[in-house]
Amino acid sequence: MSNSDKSVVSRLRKLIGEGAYQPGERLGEVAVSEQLGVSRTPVRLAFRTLEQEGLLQRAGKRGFMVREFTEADVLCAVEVRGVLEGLAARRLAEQGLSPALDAKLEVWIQKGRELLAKGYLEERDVDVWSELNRHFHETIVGSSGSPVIGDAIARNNHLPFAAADSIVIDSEALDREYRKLQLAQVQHELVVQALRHGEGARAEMLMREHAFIGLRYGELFGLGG
Amino acid sequence: MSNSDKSVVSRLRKLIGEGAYQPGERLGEVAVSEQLGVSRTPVRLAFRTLEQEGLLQRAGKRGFMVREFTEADVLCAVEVRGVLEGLAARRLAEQGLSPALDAKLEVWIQKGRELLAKGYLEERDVDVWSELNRHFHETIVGSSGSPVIGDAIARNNHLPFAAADSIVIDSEALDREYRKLQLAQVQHELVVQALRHGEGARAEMLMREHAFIGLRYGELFGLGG
DNA sequence: AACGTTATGTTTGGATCCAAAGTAGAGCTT
DNA sequence: AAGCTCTACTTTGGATCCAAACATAACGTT
Repeated sequence: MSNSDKSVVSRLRKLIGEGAYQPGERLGEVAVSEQLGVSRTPVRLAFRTLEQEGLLQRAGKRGFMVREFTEADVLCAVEVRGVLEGLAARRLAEQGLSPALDAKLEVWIQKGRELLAKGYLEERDVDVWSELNRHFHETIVGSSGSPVIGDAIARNNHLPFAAADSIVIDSEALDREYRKLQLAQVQHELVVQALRHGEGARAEMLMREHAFIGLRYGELFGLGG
Repeated sequence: MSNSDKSVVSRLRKLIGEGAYQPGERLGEVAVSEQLGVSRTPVRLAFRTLEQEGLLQRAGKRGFMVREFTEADVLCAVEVRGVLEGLAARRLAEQGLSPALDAKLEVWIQKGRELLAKGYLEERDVDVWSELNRHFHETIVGSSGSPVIGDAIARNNHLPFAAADSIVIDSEALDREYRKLQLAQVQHELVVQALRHGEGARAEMLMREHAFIGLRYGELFGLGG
């Protein structure tokens, strides 16, 4: 995939994620190509990719439309990530944690501890957490013995609200986010503990529950969602 | 997607599934287009779709190659389908089975009973089972309240060995397959039973186990795999 | 006046052309 | 002889052209 081609896909992905197009809106190839300043060809290619990612949908026989997502879809996507990451964790626990992998996980656990040690959250900490969180999840998923689980998760994560690093949204209320991250850190540590003891079922369930943190834990701290 | 476009994707999917190309083999756009008797354009479009489906992989900076799957990948893909269908079943049990849905499931259960009632399997029964099995699974997955789970399963099923209807392979040994389908039928009935009683965890685990039937149950009947 | 048919315009799909990037091979230099 | 460089060829990506399908609107007929 050339630079431009990739950039058309990701630019469109970004535009859709930002809500630049109305859900259900039909996307014409010419309109989009003019908007992005390229010819129809890369747009046609991008549409096929985005269709597979689930962001676009066939609009009858005539082109594509922006897919709309309901509340239920969001919940489902998070649950899907939960069960898939849970599966990865269980397999990892069952096959046993190699010393190298153990050390690798410990790194991200340790970074999390350090980040939260000072007792509060700064603006720039958000990115640091997002990064270490991504690494933690990728390490577990990537070590499950086959790329198949990771691929399934990656495809699910194309739904913008489903990805694991969409936890922190509200950088205005850093004190509430701090408590959320504290809980996430505990969950990370418990997962590693379970993995070390070969507790497959426990690792799976912890990982599943962990998926909900970006979704329902707000209620715990007096938030809306 | 036009007829030809769709047909290029599915024709390629079929060719790859049949092993017409070696795993790891690079696919040139011109070579494939000549082989299929179309121009490069539909092939380029199809490659993007097949890449997202996981059948093709980027080969460095130069085009695509046929993805190769290991034993572990096959196992993983089956497990992925298991946890996803398990998730769908659990959600269904938790939200309660509507009378209409109950009746719909009963239809496929009944058809399964009828098929197996005569005590043995004929050649043509295989397709009948495949059909009712597909309907049964689709009904459960499609009723989980959001298309997200179904999409994830559909994407996973693009790996030819992962789909639920790849159960019956050996139409030479119909007596052994009969016993397998008998077991599958029991599992279907147990799933419906659990759904009716709102037993989410049980429905989930039954569905998960059911996924393995095409994979590991052969050993029970003195087969290889 | 309503329905059906036709004609025009819009949009997508397929083919081809051109440019750019990459690879391999040959020739030259050290 | 080995390594580097330059060149020629292969292959992909982007743009454009043409045809086919679909939708819409207008016109004619009943």
